[in-house]
Amino acid sequence: MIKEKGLSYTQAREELIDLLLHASTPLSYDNIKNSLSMDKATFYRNTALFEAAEIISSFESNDKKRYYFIEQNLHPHFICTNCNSIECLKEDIIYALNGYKIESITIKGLCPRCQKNE
Amino acid sequence: MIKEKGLSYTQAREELIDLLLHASTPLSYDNIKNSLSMDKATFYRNTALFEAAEIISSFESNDKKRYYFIEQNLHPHFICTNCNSIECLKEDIIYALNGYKIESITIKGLCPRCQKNE
DNA sequence: CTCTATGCAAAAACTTTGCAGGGAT
DNA sequence: ATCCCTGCAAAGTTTTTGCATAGAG
Repeated sequence: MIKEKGLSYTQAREELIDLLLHASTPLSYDNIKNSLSMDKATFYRNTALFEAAEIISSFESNDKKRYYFIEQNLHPHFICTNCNSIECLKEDIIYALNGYKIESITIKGLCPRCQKNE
Repeated sequence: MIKEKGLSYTQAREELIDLLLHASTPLSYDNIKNSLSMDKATFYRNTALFEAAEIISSFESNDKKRYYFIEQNLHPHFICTNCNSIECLKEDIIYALNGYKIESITIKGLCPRCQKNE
């Protein structure tokens, strides 16, 4: 997959792809720093590279960048402003916005648990 | 408006409300630091306060927080990953997500101009 | 008069960059 | 052998915090 995009294969890149591919939710550097064997500079350089190659996408939440694999079915990510949890929403809300190319959708608000406890 | 939410009135708060109220697009501290008469600490303290009071809402883009007035019609904000422009989208994509309370919607991608020049 | 808001400066949190050495082809 | 990748450390950016003073009620 790495080579398909014209990037050279390295162990760090494989490790990163692997982590993101199997993640159930978008990951920040902070989320995985303990299980990463690479330096943060390498993490950030490679996520930037993968993003440019359209292998992964990202959004920002709580001053952190979160990265996730681009999949066929673009699904929105939900960020709870109360408990700060991140969720992948099932609904595929792919509306064609005239002329726009959509890469990611992020929704902020209260998740069901937090809304209940208001 | 400030007092309605139980906050005390100050000149800095009025200035801030005024700027955000008349902005055509969400603003970051960086965007308006030159026209602000308050310190950045005051800016951030008050935006946090207004956000808690549900007067304004925010999202993050390019490592910066952007703030905007909460309006009746919740409209999505579009962030172009190429030219970094921010746009308010007209379409009111207010889908009731079962159990979730939606506070803001952010869409990243390519704006029409940038997509054309690809 | 009291209690909160503000400015300033310093700190914190996250990400990026420079450079020298290591690894891929 | 060459050129790109990586780690380390230092710098950069944005936001937050501590503290003394100014301002609102």
